Amino acid sequence: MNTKDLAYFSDLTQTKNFSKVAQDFGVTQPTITMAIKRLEAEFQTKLVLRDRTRNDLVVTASGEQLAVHARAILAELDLTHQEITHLTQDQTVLGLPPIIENHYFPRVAAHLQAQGMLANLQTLEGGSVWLRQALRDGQADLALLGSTAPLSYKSLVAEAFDRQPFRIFVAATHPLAKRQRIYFSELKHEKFVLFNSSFVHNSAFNQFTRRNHFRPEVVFRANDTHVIMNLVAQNVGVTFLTAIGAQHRDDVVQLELLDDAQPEFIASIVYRDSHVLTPAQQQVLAVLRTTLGE
Amino acid sequence: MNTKDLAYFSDLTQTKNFSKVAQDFGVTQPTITMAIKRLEAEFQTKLVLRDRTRNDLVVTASGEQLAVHARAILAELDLTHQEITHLTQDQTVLGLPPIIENHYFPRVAAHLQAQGMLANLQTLEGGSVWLRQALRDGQADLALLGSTAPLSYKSLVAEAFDRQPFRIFVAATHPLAKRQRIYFSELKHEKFVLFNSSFVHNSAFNQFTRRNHFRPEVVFRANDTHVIMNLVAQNVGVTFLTAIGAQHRDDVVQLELLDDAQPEFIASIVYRDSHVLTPAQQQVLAVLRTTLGE
DNA sequence: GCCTATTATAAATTATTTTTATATCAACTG
DNA sequence: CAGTTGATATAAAAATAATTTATAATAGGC
Repeated sequence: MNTKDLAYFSDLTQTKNFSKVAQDFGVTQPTITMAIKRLEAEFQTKLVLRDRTRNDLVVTASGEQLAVHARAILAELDLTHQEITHLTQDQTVLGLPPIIENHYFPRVAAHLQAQGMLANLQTLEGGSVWLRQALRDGQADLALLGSTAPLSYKSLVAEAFDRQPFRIFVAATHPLAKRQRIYFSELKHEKFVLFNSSFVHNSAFNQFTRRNHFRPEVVFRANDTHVIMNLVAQNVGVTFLTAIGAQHRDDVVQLELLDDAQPEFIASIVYRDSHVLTPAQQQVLAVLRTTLGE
Repeated sequence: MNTKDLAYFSDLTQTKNFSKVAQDFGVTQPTITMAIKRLEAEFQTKLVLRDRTRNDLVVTASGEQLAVHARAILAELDLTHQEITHLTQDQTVLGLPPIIENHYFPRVAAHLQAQGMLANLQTLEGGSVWLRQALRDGQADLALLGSTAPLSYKSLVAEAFDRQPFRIFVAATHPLAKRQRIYFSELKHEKFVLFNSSFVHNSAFNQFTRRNHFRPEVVFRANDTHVIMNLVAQNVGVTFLTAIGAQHRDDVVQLELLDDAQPEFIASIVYRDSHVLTPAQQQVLAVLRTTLGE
């Protein structure tokens, strides 16, 4: 069976239009007709019904089933291409969320450079949630990810190497700045400046708000710690970060949270379980483990 | 890309012999040569090295990587075929471990019959561990499985519907028969008759033995409760089952376990997450839920 | 009733895969 | 060391399969 047919079919279930699919793939319309016929013969079932009355195309139950698997197969093929490309180029793509990149990566980079392995390393930046997907679909080979619960994902292997508590940061001029420790509930009427939602900070933050039964006012979301800290310094709002996420600055004060059973920021090394790591990638992994492992 | 090539290649990585692969698929040898060439062109890499010196074939790193994905893709295709066949025949295959079949299934069957849905139901028997795999690779559509921890499997969805404590069963003539409750540690010197290892009872039993630091003497393993109970009645050994797993008989006595934090037998309805259930299968699922749900 | 949008069909063309026949290559054999 | 053997490669021919071209069919809209 040709995977092209699966691609045609997958597209068809979405566009519901043979001619459109043909256009999408740069082939003529009968090609699609034939492809669907081949699949219907292969699986001995009708996949789509042409409802000419309402000018609509209905995907049968079998069709839906095939579409689910067709997409899985095409994704797997894509992943295979990406992985083999990295393999042959001996390139390792390491996914790094900015906080981890700032705090943990310098140490790792020093070791890698000492072993002359930094040249074949490419970094890919993004929030932990986004990187998890990038790892799944082959854009990255390894990643250092943050999470609030020990990671255990379908098709990914995770090794936790550090845990950090979350903290509150307020401007030095803020009324709470004199306090060293507070309860999250005391922040009910504060304005917040936060990371955008592809960061794990969000899920931890949401756990706090859910437990304390209030909807905080979020005045701004950013992708960058510096931006956030500048806004905090200017009293635009307070923020919620790990201790390691923030540089030391005079105009911002760090407060410990006193709540029970707080979510923690767990840092893990993550990679796909189906991925055969190259010697170079294994070396990078070994450096990550020894450098971060303690 | 043709999936046939992936099948040829997957076989080649195992047999490491082009001619043998050709034989396996009933084609001529150059067909395999060409197929591998096509894949090497598609992925722009060498997949195998012909080491003529030691008359051996070496699979490259890229080749290993491709093999992993090739097998995943072929398995997915197989699954697709099986699922669509069940779909079109409106057949539902329900996996049932014997204990669950005896205890919970009669109730379910009555309801299904009342709705005229028993005819399209086929059952597949086996231990929970084996059935889990059968469910994954499409031999079954739904299953009622036993487990000792709430089920959460890659690619499967599980809904727990009952919990049962494990019990010890001894012959009425056994010295412990007068007791109603015992600690597992008191069984240190007993002989055991148990289910074979594809049943969850084993993992629960192992938890007990690990916690109590002794290796029990297992004198016999069987697949059938009746066989086990007959042996227990004749004092060949004692056994470890759920209360629901055993019929009432005069010659065997049930003992409660007093240990803290015991593993429980958790019964769950399980199905694949990628599986689009047919109306008939959804009906079966609905009956399972309502019948077992309380 | 004619026009339009959409899918189907059939024959011709093109592309791809497989076979047939033969070559190459290295190890083994007497 | 020539000849044999087991394994894979190559090239041309044959067989299959996919795609295009051209056209038909169908149903709804105007």
